[in-house]
Amino acid sequence: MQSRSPASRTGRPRSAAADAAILAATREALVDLGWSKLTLGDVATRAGVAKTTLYRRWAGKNELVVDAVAELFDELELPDSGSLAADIEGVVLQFAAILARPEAKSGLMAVVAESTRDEALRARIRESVVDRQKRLVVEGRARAQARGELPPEPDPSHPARTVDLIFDVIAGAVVHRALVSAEPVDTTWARSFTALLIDGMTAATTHSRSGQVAQ
Amino acid sequence: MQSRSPASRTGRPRSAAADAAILAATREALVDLGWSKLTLGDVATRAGVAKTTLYRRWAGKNELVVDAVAELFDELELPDSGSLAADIEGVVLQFAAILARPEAKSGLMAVVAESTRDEALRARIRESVVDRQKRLVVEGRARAQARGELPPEPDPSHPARTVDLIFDVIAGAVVHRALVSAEPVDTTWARSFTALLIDGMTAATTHSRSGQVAQ
DNA sequence: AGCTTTCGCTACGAGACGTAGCGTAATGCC
DNA sequence: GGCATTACGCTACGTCTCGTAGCGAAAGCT
Repeated sequence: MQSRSPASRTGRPRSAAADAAILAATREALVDLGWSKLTLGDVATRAGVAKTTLYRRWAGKNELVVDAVAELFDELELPDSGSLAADIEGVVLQFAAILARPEAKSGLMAVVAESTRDEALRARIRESVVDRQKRLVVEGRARAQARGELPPEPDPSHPARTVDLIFDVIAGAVVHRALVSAEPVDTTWARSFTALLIDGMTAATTHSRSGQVAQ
Repeated sequence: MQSRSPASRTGRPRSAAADAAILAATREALVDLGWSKLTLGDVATRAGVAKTTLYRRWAGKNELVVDAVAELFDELELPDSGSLAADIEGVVLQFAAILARPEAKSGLMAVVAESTRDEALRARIRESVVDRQKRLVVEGRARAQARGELPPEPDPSHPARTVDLIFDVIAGAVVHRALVSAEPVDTTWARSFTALLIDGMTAATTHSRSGQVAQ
């Protein structure tokens, strides 16, 4: 949502139902029309609100779709399956399942593309999509460390570095496989990828290989 | 380019200079305006051709931008640096350098987004961008195998599986780091990522076929 | 020459954009 | 209850881009 003025205590309040209807209509339109052919007028009609109402709440198509898509990724959960491998595999498959939905893939990449020229939009994406899901990496990592599957803290000076790296690798690989290569992210692929990732994480921290292994 | 009718041997030939001018103008417009505000009329003006000429050669904005962006990625080369780690690191940095250019990041993600609803467009992207660069993985892998850094053939039944996996991981991670996380792909990051990837590749192949690491 | 295809130019209807203006509806405050 | 304030629905508008059609001229081939 946009910054609802906090001092706004008087006057008619904004309809929360309208917000939900608009976001749902946006996702519906993404399925039917895709990003490029999606028009705000059409979304307004689907939601049963006036076009002007839409413009009063969102600055434009970009912001609207970010909010509509962001809700999809809140479904993600870290399944406590007892092992790091199973945890990662589970998240990868969940993530892929969301990306398989047309409203997600059609909208997400488009706003990411737009965000390359719009700093505010990119911040919005990071806040409402990316950083929210980074918790999965942090939590899965903590669990693995508690189980002894990963060493406690490989680099105390930059604890966030490793998390960011892992996140970019997981999210990047799944997105690339699903949307660019356009091949299925099935159990077979998820297992291969998970094996690769875990071996990379453990080996890099256990045995000191050729020279300095950056972390 | 589009399918130039092969039986077209008579009549005035198409100007090759116009093709180059149009593609250059497209990249220029991507820098100045970005994907969403780029119009074909503007590109035509910049290229010094009529708008109708543009429509005679490309079906629309999507196809035009794919061709304009594809040329950028042909610069990629595999630096024979003597070690697998250095090879990967070099390619990652080259790839990141291209992605840092506004005409690349603004255009590439947009056409990928569009390709989620356009099968023909996705095929075009794969042909002219993705699959062309997959050679880097194949070649780097062969070199590493010749050096003994990687075992000969981990999975003879599906030789392309591993290459595809590696490619998705590399390309996906770099793109995600550069465009979504929007943090620099510098030497530090490239080195961390390379270490993670190599350890994952070597370990994954060793304990699947009980050989020892060539080290 | 004659034939064929491309090119530049102009013009056009269609559709989406984003905004303005108006009257009405829903709340909080006195 | 009445009043101020804000949100809402609706209509209408100028502006822009789209993609195409039609024309005459240019540039190649045989």
